[in-house]
Amino acid sequence: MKIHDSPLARKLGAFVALSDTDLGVLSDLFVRRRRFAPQMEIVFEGQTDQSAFVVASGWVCSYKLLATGGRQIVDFQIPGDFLGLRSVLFRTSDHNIEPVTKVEASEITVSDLIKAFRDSPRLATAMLWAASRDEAMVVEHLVGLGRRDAVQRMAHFLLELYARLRLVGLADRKGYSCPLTQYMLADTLGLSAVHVNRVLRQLRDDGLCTFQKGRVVFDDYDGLVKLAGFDRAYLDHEGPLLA
Amino acid sequence: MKIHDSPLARKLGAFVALSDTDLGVLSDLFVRRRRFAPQMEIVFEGQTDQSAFVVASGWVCSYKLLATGGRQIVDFQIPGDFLGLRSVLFRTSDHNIEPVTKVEASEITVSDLIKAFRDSPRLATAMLWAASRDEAMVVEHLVGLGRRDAVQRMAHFLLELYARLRLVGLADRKGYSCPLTQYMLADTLGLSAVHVNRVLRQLRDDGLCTFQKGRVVFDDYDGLVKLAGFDRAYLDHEGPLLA
DNA sequence: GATCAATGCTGATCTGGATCAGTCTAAATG
DNA sequence: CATTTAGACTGATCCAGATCAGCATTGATC
Repeated sequence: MKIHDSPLARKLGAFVALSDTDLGVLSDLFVRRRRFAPQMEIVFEGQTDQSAFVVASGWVCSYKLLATGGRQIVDFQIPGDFLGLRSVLFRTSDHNIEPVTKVEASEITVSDLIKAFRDSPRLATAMLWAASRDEAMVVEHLVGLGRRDAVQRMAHFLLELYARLRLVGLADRKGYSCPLTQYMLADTLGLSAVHVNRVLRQLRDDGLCTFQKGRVVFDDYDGLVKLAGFDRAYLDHEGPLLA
Repeated sequence: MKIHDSPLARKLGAFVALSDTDLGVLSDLFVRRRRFAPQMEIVFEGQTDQSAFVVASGWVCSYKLLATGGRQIVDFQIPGDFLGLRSVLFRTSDHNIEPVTKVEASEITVSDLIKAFRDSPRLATAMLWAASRDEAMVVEHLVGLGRRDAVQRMAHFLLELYARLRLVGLADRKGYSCPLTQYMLADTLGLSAVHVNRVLRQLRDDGLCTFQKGRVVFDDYDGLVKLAGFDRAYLDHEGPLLA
């Protein structure tokens, strides 16, 4: 796959118009490709040559475990998203990262990243923008857990995923395919798996959206947006914000 | 107040041992001091000369409002914390920032900050560490909203505040003074104000912790830590991590 | 010093979502 | 091909926390 068609280039290109030079710098970033199987924990701790990754294909999730046995999924990473970038720059990351599906990811070293930032300011801008969007999504997630009911939470989550996937060309007009189980949705939305099932049925019965057999289809996109109180602005846009 | 005694210097010094030179660079950062009255929204939007602040005294909160009228407080900023740093570096910030009490804050321009990073790598490291801790706290907040019950949430929140305040010298062995109303606690913890009141009473009756008349006192610190499932590691430490 | 707005506090009632205890199906495994 | 196992799905019951409807106290404002 040419760099122009990579999920990361598509995503960054949506924020900032990138020249061939910028794309060249971007493509030089990727050292080597690695594969991860589902549930095979991606652990950075203790590694001396810590490095970050960009997801090329597959889905990843980051979560925290509680002493009481519960699990809270903080975020998912889809193609074009960075993996463990923060864990490298800083030393935090007491949270776990594990693949949801088979995952291919390109390794990036911090020094290469810094070099790329120097060589292509536009690339740097685009990446900061992307990071800022990720940040905003975590906050939005927090707001949902605190102040939205189960149905709104689910609706918002499915819409957000849609916007993200469309940005990297992994969704069509009608919807997208989604490898998440109802248990994962539960641990994401702070619900029980049982209730997730009921919420999905309700959305289906109300003719808003159908999530079955690994595929999410929007039956009434506008209705769903309204129900979720979804802010289209921060994810919906066509053409680069910075030309 | 000398820079050595400022909350920010105390906080950063807890992460990285700073020389007098580092502290000098730090003190040069502050352009001018500004005051904000409670509920007088601190808005950065539309300003051409956007700048960030460091809180010198007082408490600030950042929150999001929902279409349905609800409010979710994302985080509080206490002395030594950055204000609107992200809103300046990127252009996000659809969330609101407003003082809880009277606030004094020192202005910082982005260019000065970048200069300081160049002049003092140790300072840069300390600031990234601090930023990383803030990041971790938001994630911890998210986890709490998703997977902890009301009492654990409250206990965790009060303990986290304690650790933060102690770091900047605003808490003593027994507890700290806290200007937050029960309504604010409710909007932070995703609860109703009524339930916040009951949870506080329960903590008091159980001999764990007393929050009355603007003061939080720990009656059984270890018991509270255990109840909250509080991870002392990421906030509790004495002496710089990086000497 | 009367009034009013915030804030703390309380009992009674209601409900969204958890929990328990399953069934059903399809895909993986021996 | 029989048997696990993971995941989707369901009904019955329970409970944590919301909501409603107040009262009490304090401090600010006229």
